[in-house]
Amino acid sequence: MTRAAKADPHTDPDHVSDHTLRDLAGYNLRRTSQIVQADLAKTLEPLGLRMITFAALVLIVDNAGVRQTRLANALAIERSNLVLIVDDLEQRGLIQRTQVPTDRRAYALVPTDAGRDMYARALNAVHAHEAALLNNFEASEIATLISLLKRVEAPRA
Amino acid sequence: MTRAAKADPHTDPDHVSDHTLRDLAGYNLRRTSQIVQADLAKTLEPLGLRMITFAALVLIVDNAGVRQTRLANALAIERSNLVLIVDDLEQRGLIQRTQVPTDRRAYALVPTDAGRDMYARALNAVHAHEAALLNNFEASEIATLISLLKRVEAPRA
DNA sequence: TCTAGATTGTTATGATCTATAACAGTAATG
DNA sequence: CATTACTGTTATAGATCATAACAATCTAGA
Repeated sequence: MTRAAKADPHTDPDHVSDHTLRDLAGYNLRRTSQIVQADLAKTLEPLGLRMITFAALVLIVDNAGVRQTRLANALAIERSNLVLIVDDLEQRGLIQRTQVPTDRRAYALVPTDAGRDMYARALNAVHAHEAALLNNFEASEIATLISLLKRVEAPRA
Repeated sequence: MTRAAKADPHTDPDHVSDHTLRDLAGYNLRRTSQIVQADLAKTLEPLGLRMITFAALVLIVDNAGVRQTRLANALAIERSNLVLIVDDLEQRGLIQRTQVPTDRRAYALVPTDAGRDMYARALNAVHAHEAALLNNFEASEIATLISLLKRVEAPRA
């Protein structure tokens, strides 16, 4: 960095003002989400998990026997895109596709012991990540943030 | 819909519990952001604008003469990816690439009258969209949400 | 029961988005 | 003046996502 950045935006002629965008909830949501997702991806990378793969594993452990279509709905992704995610989890021995006696089309997804182990480790890593990310937040503020986010999403659920 | 959805998740054997994920700020951020962005895209589509193109136009109108590198930084995207966005805005007559007398490498991006017009229309549409999206929120709650989002993002700025 | 329609998982595919590397032209620095 | 850095650009590859189509299977109505 050869050219020093000026500290005060009011005296810096090169400063780009984005107040119009920053007054929009949608823009702040986008920017904040991008940063947090990128950060979270780095947290899960050492475990060999992507964000969506982690989420799928969590739901399979918490809902042993769930089918792929319902899992895709819960994750808000397309069935077709879930296939490779489940393939990945299965090939790594974290879950199994087991047959459903009453419906030969469907698979019941169940975690293996290794899957439950990975679940615990990944969740610890993510919790630690969130604690670091939100270290200047009160617990009540985090609760407020999550609550507000859910309320934005809720009417469309 | 041939199979009726049960109302109470506690009595619905097919319900997928996602409470573990829903306790994570990052997951709620991701889900909420996805929904809002998709919705916002629909709002801007009739104007022929994508979310990122809209954001670029706003910054160019609010910062007439800004250069592409600074604009890319402000938008948190790569310079190379901004090129096509600026191309699009220019080809539609909303902005102009004008020469910078003191630096023949750089372009100063300035809005045209049509660009300022589009800015006003698009901003109205987005404001209306946000009002509808957040119609069950108090103004103070929206302010709180935006403030919390900025604070999550801030330490990394 | 039989048949038409719906559902499940899957594959293939195209659109979009993003990051990276490399380049020519130009500016800044010592 | 020579080296280094910066600007906009192009090309490219990876990731993400939605859509369409398919075979196998189930469901529901005649």
